[in-house]
Amino acid sequence: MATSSLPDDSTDHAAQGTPAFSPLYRQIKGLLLQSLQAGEWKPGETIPSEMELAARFRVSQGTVRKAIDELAADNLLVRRQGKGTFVATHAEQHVQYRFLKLVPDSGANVAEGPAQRRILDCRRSRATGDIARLLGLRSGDAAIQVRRVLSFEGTPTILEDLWLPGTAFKGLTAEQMADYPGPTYAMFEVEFGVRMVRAEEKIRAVAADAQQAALLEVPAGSPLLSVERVAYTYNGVPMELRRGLYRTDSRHYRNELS
Amino acid sequence: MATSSLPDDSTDHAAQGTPAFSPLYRQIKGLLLQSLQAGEWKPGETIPSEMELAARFRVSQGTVRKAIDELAADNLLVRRQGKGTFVATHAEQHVQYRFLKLVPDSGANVAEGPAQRRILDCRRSRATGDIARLLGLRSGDAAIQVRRVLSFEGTPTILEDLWLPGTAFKGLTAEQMADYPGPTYAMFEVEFGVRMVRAEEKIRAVAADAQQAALLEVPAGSPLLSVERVAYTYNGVPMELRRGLYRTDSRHYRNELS
DNA sequence: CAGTGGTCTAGACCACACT
DNA sequence: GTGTGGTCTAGACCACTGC
Repeated sequence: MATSSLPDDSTDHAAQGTPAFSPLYRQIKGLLLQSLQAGEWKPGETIPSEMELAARFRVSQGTVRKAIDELAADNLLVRRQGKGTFVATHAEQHVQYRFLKLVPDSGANVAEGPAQRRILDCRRSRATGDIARLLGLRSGDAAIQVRRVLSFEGTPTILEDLWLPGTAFKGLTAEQMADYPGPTYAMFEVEFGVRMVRAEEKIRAVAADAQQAALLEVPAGSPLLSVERVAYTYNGVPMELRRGLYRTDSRHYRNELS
Repeated sequence: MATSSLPDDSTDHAAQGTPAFSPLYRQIKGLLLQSLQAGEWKPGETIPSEMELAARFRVSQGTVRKAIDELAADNLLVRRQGKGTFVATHAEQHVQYRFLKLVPDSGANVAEGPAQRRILDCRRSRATGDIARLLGLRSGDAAIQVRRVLSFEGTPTILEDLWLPGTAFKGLTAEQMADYPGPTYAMFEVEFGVRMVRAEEKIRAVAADAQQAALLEVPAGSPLLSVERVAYTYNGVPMELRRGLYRTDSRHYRNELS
């Protein structure tokens, strides 16, 4: 196949261009990525079978297989034997919150159950300084700002501020944020077609100021975990900035190293 | 090959036993794991070529390849095209500290440079309660306890306590801890043949007590990141417990989610 | 049963590193 | 050049799902 359906200028596929050499399966991966990005297959749906894709791209099944393997390793696709390959989604994934690493101290390594969300604020604003930079916007561009408190089992546990690019999330309301049954990122998929694929977090210990302390129902000055997250869609485009403060008196941030 | 060199009882390989069905390449992976564990190939050395291993196990190259792929994905092996496949090591890995996620706030996403180590204490002791449990020891078993401060660019940044099982680390001295040029985990490989393969961390925000504050040169009550780590060798055997307190005033714990 | 992903093989050829 | 890992192919067969 090489590129599109033009006749190859080289003897065959592989080593197709000038630059760093990209194996066939990576090119296929790129094409699949484009289709995902373009919404040809939506979160939760199946993509065509390996055979169909092999025929479409004029490569062997093994080559599309390797491309799909990488996309599955990146958590963009989910393979299910006998059923097909599915576009990953933040909904209906047996882990409630894929990006939330806060877990109860006791009990299994099991993730957190559903939280109660209390929206303190949800308004249009303008991105400035750091926020614009981290979201890949220009200073002054439209943004949406949300402040909320998440409670687990009745205990206010997370206070967080979200910033979203205004164009992609035009029309987001406090009601949507509060009432959607399921993870916020699932709502973003359904309502705005924005799928979060990857995120980076910077974690620090900070002391609660008076307002934060009140909202989280802890003494002022209490140590809190500060978690700053930038979440990205396809192609490394930043789509959300979150600054969270986590109570860690009966929960902890769990991380695996290897 | 199926199992050992006995004649197969089934028509061919695959579907070899009663239980959950383990594909051939996973059995090969298990055999490679055993060899690694037994020290047949030491950290930093190459393992035999894919062809040799294929011959040894009587399978095709593709099958050992898939086994090696998984071990490489687990960071137990490192493949280098044209050169061979190497046993991963904490030494001479271009990342100084593979398990330390603390990075400077400014500058690249680059990891931390070498730290100055100040050993405050290093003594034989006995594991009790939580420590015994987390290390897989019985209460009262021999253990080694170390307390140290790590400084970066002259700033004391990490105060940590280490507990090690006494049998595996018999003879560890404060001098070894202080003077080994390179990561502590590299020293463990060289001096004790213990290779850390995986770790789990529990992270919290805490307030510094008077002693901790003095050692880290911060005001008492300052928020610090508490990082409790259990590190494992092959086969999920716990080999180290670490309780660290990190200053995060000019550094942060960096994490990637996907 | 047919259709999907999963495993295994054998052989050809490519890219990289050393000598 | 030789040897290593890396890619690609084609075909056979296995395991799981659902009709």
